[in-house]
Amino acid sequence: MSAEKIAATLEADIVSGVLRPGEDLKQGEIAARFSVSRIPVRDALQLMAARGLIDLERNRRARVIDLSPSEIDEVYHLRGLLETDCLRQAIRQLEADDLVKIEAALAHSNIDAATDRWADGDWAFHKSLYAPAKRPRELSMVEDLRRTCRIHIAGYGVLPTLTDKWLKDHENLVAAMRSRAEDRAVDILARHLADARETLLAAMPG
Amino acid sequence: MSAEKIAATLEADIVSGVLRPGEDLKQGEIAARFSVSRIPVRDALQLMAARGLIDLERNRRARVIDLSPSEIDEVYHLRGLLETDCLRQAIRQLEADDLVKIEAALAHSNIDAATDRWADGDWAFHKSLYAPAKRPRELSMVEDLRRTCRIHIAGYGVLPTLTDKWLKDHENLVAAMRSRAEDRAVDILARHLADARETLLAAMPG
DNA sequence: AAATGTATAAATGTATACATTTTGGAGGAT
DNA sequence: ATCCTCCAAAATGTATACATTTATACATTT
Repeated sequence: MSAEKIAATLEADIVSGVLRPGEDLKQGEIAARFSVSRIPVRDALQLMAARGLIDLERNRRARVIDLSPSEIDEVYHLRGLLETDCLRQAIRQLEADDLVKIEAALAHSNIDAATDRWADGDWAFHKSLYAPAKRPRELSMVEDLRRTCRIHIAGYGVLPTLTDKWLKDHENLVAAMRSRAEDRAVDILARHLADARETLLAAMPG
Repeated sequence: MSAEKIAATLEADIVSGVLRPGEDLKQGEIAARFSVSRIPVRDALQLMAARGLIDLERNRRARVIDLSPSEIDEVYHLRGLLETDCLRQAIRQLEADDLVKIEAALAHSNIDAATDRWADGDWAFHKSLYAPAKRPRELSMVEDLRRTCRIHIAGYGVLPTLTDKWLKDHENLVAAMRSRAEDRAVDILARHLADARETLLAAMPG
């Protein structure tokens, strides 16, 4: 088992909430779990730190990230900035087959919505919205920020109570894109993000 | 010599242009240079990859990042988005002693401008502009993006020909901040970045 | 000459053993 | 009780040795 696979497995545990924010990760325990020495485990932890999943400090145990409400706030601000920019650029460069892919992602995410994979479907949908912008680096930064939120959502057991509203938001987003209504689309997305931010912050302690 | 120090030394080599974009980094050679085994070198390389200094692929040699013009373009776009946002937020929350620090950074950067540390002074100045926004994560993202540009600027031997204009831009930025002229400040910064983008792209090959 | 295949050298990945640092708790002082 | 100090146990950091993969040079073919 290589570092990448160890990192991928641990990432799945973190984004699913099995490992919660602030929880310790001991090299020895992980090494035993995957039946390897601590060397590939160390590599895996560094990979995870690079993706923003854990905090690493020399000589200290690795810990699942655990952001304060004000840090979460900054993350949502950054998401607003980057995601609305991606959306604008996407609309400006939108082509026919992009809409086909978006419709497909929407349908798929509606199916996932009721399952425990709703977050995957949600991201796949939003990614399909932003893809026409052709901004790989920006998209990857958005993915990192979303993952950060998702870790806390899963860790604090946030229930997606507003599912129906969010699904309707998605429909409206697609409609706005189809008619190239840039400002309207951005407005829907901004509210969508504000809702998500509120829901998460309400579930957080401090 | 620990992983952090090795990484810091190699980072200095990269941002100064001693190690240029696309250049190989072999674990064995680095280990010999710092008289350590390859284990801490591997850690150092992972740290550098996390900061975006090098590309790492399993079983392959590490390489200094080497972006295409279109990737550089995206980086400058992101810088524009994030840096102008930091600037706006900074102006809205600006307090008296912030301006004192900004003036100090400006004076210091004017001294550095003629030396080989001009990039350090430039970043210290811009950081002092953005600091009042109190957005640590956003600031750190800006720092990463700037470092990416700097690596290519150093590697392609870009000469700061427009030094005088840039120093004047800095003066004008401070003036705009002092009078809380948000839009004017953002406009100056946007042009400042556009100039830097042009200068770098002109020096790049493909 | 260009392209393909192959062998050997060289580089990276991992396990084990040991050094160094942190951690968590026992015991005593305030 | 609460806060120290100190020590043993446990965790992390590093060196060495070996396994695995990649890369370079060279021969072969088209």
